[in-house]
Amino acid sequence: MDITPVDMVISKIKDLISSGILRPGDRLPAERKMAADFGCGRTHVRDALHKLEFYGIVKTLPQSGSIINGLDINTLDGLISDVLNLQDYDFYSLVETRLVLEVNSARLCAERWTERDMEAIEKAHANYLKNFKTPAKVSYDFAFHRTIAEASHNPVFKAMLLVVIPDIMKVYENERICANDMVAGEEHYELMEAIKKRDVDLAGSIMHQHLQGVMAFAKERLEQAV
Amino acid sequence: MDITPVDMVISKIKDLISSGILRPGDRLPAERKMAADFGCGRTHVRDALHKLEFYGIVKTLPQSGSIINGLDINTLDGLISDVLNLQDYDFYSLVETRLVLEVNSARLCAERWTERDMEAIEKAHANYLKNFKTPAKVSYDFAFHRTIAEASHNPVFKAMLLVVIPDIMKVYENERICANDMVAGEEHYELMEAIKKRDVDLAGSIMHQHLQGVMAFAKERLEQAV
DNA sequence: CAAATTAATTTGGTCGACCAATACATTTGC
DNA sequence: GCAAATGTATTGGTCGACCAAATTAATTTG
Repeated sequence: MDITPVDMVISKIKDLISSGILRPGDRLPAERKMAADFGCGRTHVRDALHKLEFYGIVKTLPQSGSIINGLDINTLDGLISDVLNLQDYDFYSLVETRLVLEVNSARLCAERWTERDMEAIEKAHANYLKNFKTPAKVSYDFAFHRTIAEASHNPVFKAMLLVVIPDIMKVYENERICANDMVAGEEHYELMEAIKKRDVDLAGSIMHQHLQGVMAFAKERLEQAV
Repeated sequence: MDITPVDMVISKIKDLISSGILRPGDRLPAERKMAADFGCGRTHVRDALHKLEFYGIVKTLPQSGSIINGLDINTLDGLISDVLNLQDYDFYSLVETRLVLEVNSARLCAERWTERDMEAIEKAHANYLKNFKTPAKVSYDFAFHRTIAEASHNPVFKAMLLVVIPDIMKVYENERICANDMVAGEEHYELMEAIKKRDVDLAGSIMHQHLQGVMAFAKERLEQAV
């Protein structure tokens, strides 16, 4: 177990809420006070508050303190637990999420792409073909998918994909997966054509098909792990 | 424009990468050096590194420096831009993403729920009914959805929903939306029943229907804004 | 007595100093 | 000549001190 000071602070704050000492809407104790109470420097308290603020759990007002957002207690409790355990994303869940995000990203892309987008997509595809024998192939594969996410014109989708994909790639690199790149190239091309024709459903289903390989691998890996 | 010191640092780091001075895989300059170069304290540099590390852009090794993850340059560039603009998620994109996440979350939930999950869902629903006249109704609505995400047994889905939903709720509270809570309660019940029957498609489509109100509101708001 | 003003205190924001662990250069022993 | 040991410099980790803004208390004033 490797509990960081920041998670320790978050955990203590969670306790304050769970035990009813603090209620949603309340102001947290001052940073200095918490640092003293929890036996650490203010830095760790501030880092913890930053993390909690990112997830919308608290809101820090300059010179005025941090207040707990007005969610109900159970929700807050669960939310904070999630923040604590954030690291342990299992690979299968990551891939499962990627599938959903990418399929919908492809559908939106087919619906919304502009000329500029299409140029970028074609360029990314050409780059992939040109480099699919080099060690950097994975990057170019990733870049192609990223271009599509970009053309979906939904920044939230894109951001989430960009959070998920690097984690997936890491596993790929560590375990030296060698996907059949020729097939991937073919599928990329078909996907691109479907998007170009603005065929929303087709684009979605090709993307779905395209990611079945990864899904299968993830499923297999999940069963082995147990 | 209200550029924070942290974003300034991230922007400078982005420049270092875009300009080719730093390449993926390289080590960043020491925190002290960057602080001096960028004309700020180490605190801001460290905060920036934390943010970049959270998104998997850099990896900080104790006493050894921060290295840039080995993605390709274009991807990195885009990623960092996203981190910078993370606030300006437009409401419509948030809702659009929520729809996709929730529909799939409901489907997975219908497939995977355990007895413990179902108890939690029923309890959350009862709580919602009991409080749907109180000011905290939105929280209980949120809590219900969160329970379903929990029961999807996909932590990534859940985490992403938890990032998106608070932002959406914020708009709701600011603009004092008063959804027709009776209808929402009805839909929650139907959704719950579909999940209980393990009817994956039905659960998904009810959730889809359930969120059409928010979608319509977001669309309307989008058109007004322009 | 109440409202407005001012002074004191508390707050988060920022910074540089100190610490221990690491990496590197030098020396030492064979 | 080479390898191991040692000492030095550099690194991120942690902390407490100082700053300005915001809040609160005290004071003044009509």
